[in-house]
Amino acid sequence: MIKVLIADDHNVFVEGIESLISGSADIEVADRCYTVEAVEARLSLSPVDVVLLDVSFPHVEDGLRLCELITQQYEACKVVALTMHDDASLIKRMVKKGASGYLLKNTTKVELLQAIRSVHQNERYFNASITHILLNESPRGRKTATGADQKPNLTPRESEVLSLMAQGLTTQQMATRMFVSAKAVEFHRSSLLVKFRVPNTALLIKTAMELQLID
Amino acid sequence: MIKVLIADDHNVFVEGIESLISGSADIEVADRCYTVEAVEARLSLSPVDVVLLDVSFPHVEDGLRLCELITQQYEACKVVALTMHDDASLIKRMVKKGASGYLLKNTTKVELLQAIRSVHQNERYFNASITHILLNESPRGRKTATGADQKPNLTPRESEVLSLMAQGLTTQQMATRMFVSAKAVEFHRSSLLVKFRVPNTALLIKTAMELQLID
DNA sequence: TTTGAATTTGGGGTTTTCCCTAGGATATAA
DNA sequence: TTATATCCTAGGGAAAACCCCAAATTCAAA
Repeated sequence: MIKVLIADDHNVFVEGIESLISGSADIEVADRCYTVEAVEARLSLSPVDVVLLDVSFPHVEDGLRLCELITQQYEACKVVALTMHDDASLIKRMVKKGASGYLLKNTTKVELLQAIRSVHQNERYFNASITHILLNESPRGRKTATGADQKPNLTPRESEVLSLMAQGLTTQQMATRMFVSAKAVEFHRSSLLVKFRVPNTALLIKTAMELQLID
Repeated sequence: MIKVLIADDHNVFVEGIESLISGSADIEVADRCYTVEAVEARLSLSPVDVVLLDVSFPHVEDGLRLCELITQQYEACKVVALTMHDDASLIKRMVKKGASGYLLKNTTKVELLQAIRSVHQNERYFNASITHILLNESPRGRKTATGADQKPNLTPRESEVLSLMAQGLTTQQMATRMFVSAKAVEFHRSSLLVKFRVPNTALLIKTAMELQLID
């Protein structure tokens, strides 16, 4: 019997998933959790095989953090991300955080059960539409809607500046933290703009996020 | 017996709603429709009392149009909007289009049934969190791990500026495209910084992307 | 050794961003 | 009508970002 934990703060969803699973002979709903804290508490009590995790739990960042926590602390426990968002970068981020499967919430019963069984056997599962989304964005050389290119090779300093920029620091603040002059920082940011082929900070941050270079 | 039509393109939701309703003695699910066309076809056959309408069907504009169509052509048929979005302006737009009730998808069974019964009796129904939103009060002022806050309600101009910023346009370029002065554009960007509680463009873009407000 | 990439610092300039203030339009409520 | 609020529109000024230039240092590779 595959024990499944449903982690979703949307009651209707929890009911729906439970309904879809209820007919199955080899899968059972071990528990339902409506908060991140509840999930952590539940997992510390006894193991489950698969967690069906809503990415927005309640916010995207929470879902990502929880996914990372589960896959790191409970290796045997697989995570299937379940969400409304068909955003390619979000899917990639979830997978990066350890999710074994990713389903949209308009998934079918067959697909849901198949996904649970697959990840339980250490396989990965993405439904057709997800695959389509990933294929539409990632092929080599192909341009996305915003023209996001391949990841440029960044120097250590450039990565550092990019990371600090993503935290909202100004040039002066970065210079102080890095123990260099503001001019040095400016040079690195300028290099980033060139390497990413963007005209300003706004597009730099957006592009870097799409390329998973910023969390 | 109150006949309910579920209009949602997300299978899990439909299942969940049906499951929540199934225990009720005075409410039954007359049909489920996964597309706008299916809803129109179904309503033209025989009347239902209440339509549980997902606003994103599949897009917000579709939901709004369908809501207007239903309430105009089938006066006896009430519409309860059901959505993930707790966006105040969206709620107002739905109500303007004739929706009698508005529920978030994290609603409870009790609330869902109560909403159906209320609108069937020509009353309106909004749950507590919706009321809070309409009163412009933040229902919960908590912060996520990354400090990402709730989606602020943006004015049309603010949304426009945010979108153009995400495309890498400068203030001057935005001003030209929007037929206003650069100073007007600057004000809207400034408003965005305040609403998102960020100090500069870099964090604004990052936060907006995390909140799925930028593609 | 030479070459090259990365890092650092500086000067000087333009453009953009950001913060303050405030008038005018519009819609709703008292 | 008079408030009251929200949005849009700007101006001035200060700060930051952005772009050109040039030059010294380090460190690894050719």
